[in-house]
Amino acid sequence: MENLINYLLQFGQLNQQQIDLITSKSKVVELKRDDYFSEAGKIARQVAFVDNGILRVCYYNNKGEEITRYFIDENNFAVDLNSFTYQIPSSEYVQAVTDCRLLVFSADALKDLSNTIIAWNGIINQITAKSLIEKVSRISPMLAEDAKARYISFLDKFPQLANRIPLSLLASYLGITQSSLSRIRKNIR
Amino acid sequence: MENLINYLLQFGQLNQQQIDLITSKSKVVELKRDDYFSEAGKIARQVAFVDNGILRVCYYNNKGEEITRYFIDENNFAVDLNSFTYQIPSSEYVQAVTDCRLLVFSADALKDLSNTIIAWNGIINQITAKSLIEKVSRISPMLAEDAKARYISFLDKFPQLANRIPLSLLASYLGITQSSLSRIRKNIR
DNA sequence: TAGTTTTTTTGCCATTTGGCAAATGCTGTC
DNA sequence: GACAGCATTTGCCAAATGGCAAAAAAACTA
Repeated sequence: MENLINYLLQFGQLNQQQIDLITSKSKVVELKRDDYFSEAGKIARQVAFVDNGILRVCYYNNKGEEITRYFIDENNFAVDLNSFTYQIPSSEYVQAVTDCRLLVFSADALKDLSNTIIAWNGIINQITAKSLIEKVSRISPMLAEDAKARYISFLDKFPQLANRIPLSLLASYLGITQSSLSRIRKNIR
Repeated sequence: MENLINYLLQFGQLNQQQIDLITSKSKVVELKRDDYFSEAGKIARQVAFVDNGILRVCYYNNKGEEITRYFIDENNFAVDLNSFTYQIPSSEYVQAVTDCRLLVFSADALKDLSNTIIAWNGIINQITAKSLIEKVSRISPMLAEDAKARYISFLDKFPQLANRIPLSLLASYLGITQSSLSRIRKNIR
């Protein structure tokens, strides 16, 4: 809970009463590795803050291959914004890469917070923009890099993640096969 | 101007008086091909709505190669959000790919609109989120595709853009060399 | 139109990555 | 420790892409 509050406080002021309200509206959810937080085809009705563990967002392309779009680690929110905002079926899965501890907010809870806490919408909009900007600026340079450079950049930005994520998932995130990633690893050592 | 108003009306209601105010706060800027709207190293102080033409956002990677991050065509806003929001130097260039007609808002103008038009912030936040989500969902699948598939997807989504954009820029957007793109084109014909 | 410049296509060969299957390594269970 | 099940590495070869330079095509200018 502390993690979440500290995270929120980066984006705006909250008094103790507001913090308590936020706390009371959240629900702790524990996921085992490979469990799904949300699934493609269903409408996203919850938002999760990752207190502990790693999630990934993935989907199946038209060849039936499973593609990892990105990872979400500690102190980040997970939600399919398109699905949640417009209440349309999601096109992606959110799945636990490791055992996870999530703080989950329902749409109703968020609405309550929005109606009660003056600064709430501002905070949420900032977080939304920031996390989307991060996604863009993380993915975008990858296109211009070859596989080795992408892997090195990943190691560089998320040194602590590489060993917590199975090679097959990391490969699908980097857009290469797991054999290739294995060779790249060997090559780097 | 009509384009802009219609675009804004998608995201919220505006009365005639508000529309006039918005109009009065915007400034028409004409760019010639290759002109810059904003430059890396400088702080973004303006937001542009592309009324006509195509912009691109680009930067130089550590090998000195010029990389096109994305294109912005008619009826979309262009701004380096990070730079504009936090008033920090931009890391990218915004450049005209074709001659362009832009509607430009200064930070002050936007502040005035925000203070005067109740719905303004809500509209802007929606536009921000939507355009970022679009960027992510456009770029993200590209990583999992090979060059040919990326080009075909591009043609598919922006059939009218491909012939207006020089091959070298399109190649740098797709993350391949221009020779490769040229070969892929031949291969498809 | 001829000449000039820019853009796009090609050829040739090196390097990277993929596809597939087998081998190896690792982890947990009995 | 032996086994089963999963994850990772490796070998082999094919396909995709890059690098570089020259040729061809297209766009622009005088």
